[in-house]
Amino acid sequence: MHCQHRHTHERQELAALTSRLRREDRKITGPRAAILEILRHHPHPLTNKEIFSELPEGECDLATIYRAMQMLEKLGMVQRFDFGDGAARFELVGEGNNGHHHHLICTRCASVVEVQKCFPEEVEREIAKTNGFTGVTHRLEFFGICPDCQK
Amino acid sequence: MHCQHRHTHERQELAALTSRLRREDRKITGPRAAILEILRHHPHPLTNKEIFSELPEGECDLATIYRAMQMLEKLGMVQRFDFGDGAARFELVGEGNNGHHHHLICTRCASVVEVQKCFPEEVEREIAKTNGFTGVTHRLEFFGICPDCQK
DNA sequence: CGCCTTATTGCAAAAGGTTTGCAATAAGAA
DNA sequence: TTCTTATTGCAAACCTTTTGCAATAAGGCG
Repeated sequence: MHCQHRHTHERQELAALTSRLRREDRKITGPRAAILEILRHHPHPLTNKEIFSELPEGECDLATIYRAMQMLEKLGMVQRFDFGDGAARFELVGEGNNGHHHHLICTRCASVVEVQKCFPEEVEREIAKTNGFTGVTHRLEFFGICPDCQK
Repeated sequence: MHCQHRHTHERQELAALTSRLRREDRKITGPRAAILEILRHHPHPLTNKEIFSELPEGECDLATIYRAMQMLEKLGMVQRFDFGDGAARFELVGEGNNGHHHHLICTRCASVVEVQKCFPEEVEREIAKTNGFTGVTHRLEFFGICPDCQK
């Protein structure tokens, strides 16, 4: 059930996030709340450094962000992405969602579009079976030149 | 000892590689020949450090390998892969081949199987078109537990 | 064959991104 | 409020990769 105004909606989401932490016996600290706030307001995967620079001056140490993201990833609250530029990126994952999806990234300006298409399940199953692997997933990202950069 | 047939075959391949370098006005140096030898004998993507440790003691500096791989990649003689563990991997590419393919990697023991299946072209084209991107490619790797590690 | 030019190398330092040890701090429980 | 213990900040360490620079050696030319 969604509420009418945006503010309330956001509040609920943060509450949902913190309660999820509490459920896992994690403390709700200033830095963690601030990080979750940033993530909630950003629809795209963010690097730790990007999160850091969004944070108010001195709000939290970079190392703390690294530790927080590791924990959030372990709890499944955040999904890690790798755009191949050497920096991990993270996106908040809704509860009961595994966060699996892909992106289309501009190789000129680094803009990012979310992609809903996925690798065909039956082909993946076939690959797993052929090679005797179990628990097979994949990492998939698309790269190209965005409309703006074509001009 | 290897049979003569195979030996000849290997020699030819190395000659093909060096002639390709020569064609591009690159010098055939000791380190480069040694690196190509290593790559030729390894069917799987290797990290620079792995190449380095395959090399006879003092044969070549790590920095030289990094520079060589950059050059070989630019010439299209080598294909870069990213298994998400923070180290780039490289595989030799046959001439007239773009080297595009994927892998299935065991998350326990890191063993690697080459995968010939690829993301469906028409879906990729659709993704490109929908978002107005041009020159779209993808990076795709599969992860799971290999037969040995299931035991 | 030996010289010359210039690409290439080795070495050491630097540049990212990420992790970690440790003492100080602060959340949450009692 | 006090107590316990997870969490933080800070600085140092780690890893992969890049880079500056002087020394070296490939390949072209005479």
